[in-house]
Amino acid sequence: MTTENLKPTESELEILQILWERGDSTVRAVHEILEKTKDSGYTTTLKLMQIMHEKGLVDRDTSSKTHVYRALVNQERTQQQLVSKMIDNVFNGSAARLVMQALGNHKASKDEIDSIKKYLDELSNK
Amino acid sequence: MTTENLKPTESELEILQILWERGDSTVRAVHEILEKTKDSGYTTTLKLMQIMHEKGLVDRDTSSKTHVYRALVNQERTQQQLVSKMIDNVFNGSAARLVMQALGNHKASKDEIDSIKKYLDELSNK
DNA sequence: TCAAATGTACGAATGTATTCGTATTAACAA
DNA sequence: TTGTTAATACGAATACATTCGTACATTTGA
Repeated sequence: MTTENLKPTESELEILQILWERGDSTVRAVHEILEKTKDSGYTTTLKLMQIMHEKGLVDRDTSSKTHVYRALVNQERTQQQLVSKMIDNVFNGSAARLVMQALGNHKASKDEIDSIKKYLDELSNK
Repeated sequence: MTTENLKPTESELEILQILWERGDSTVRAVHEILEKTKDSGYTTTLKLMQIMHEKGLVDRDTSSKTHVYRALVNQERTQQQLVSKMIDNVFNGSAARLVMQALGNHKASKDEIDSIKKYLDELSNK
């Protein structure tokens, strides 16, 4: 059993996002990215990442003074969790409705739509 | 401008869900549904709905002793908001990725998949 | 070498969501 | 009429997330 009942908070998700994209990162590196869109201080980011460590969302290498953090939770699994929850919570269990809202709203590009169609065909042919 | 910047909390969403499905409802009615899946008390539900009223998420008819609540925020718009946020927050802005996660995960039925395809075709032909 | 810069640890303040207890009021039935 | 039941109002406790200040340790470069 992988210990992944852990629902990341909003802020934690932002940080995970960065770790997933960039790979293992220092607090400083994460903070510099967050700074672009938020205006909280460095120690706030630090504290958050420490809390994430306590919760088991991330691990860290403390062998040198400047610690290096890495995501312990899997991106896809976390996305699954959150999407599932939203389907139940917001769309009464209908994945199809969520999909249509997502597309109707967000103006997916033609390429995106094509790749979704391809994906759907694969789903059908099983 | 419709005053709808209001992000409902988790609990508030559960209640909105019920109001959207059932239509206007008393606290008692809402609570009896919530009880099936949660174990918080009646006054908790009451308080939540009062707060939602303060926030402008619901309106209520207080002409008789037992008040009747109705959702003030639009279901579709609220869904849009939440989906948009999730796309940005969790899927780095890619609606397509969310869609695939949603489908891969939730085992949509053949009918659902077909209706999604139809929807996509309409989107393409514009 | 040693002071400035950079890092971590951590307590504490603040904010917001959730929960419940209790007081009070209104409806209703015996 | 009157007491039991069902409702609202609301303060307050609790929980959790976010934020920051400050103390302390390590690194580094002049």
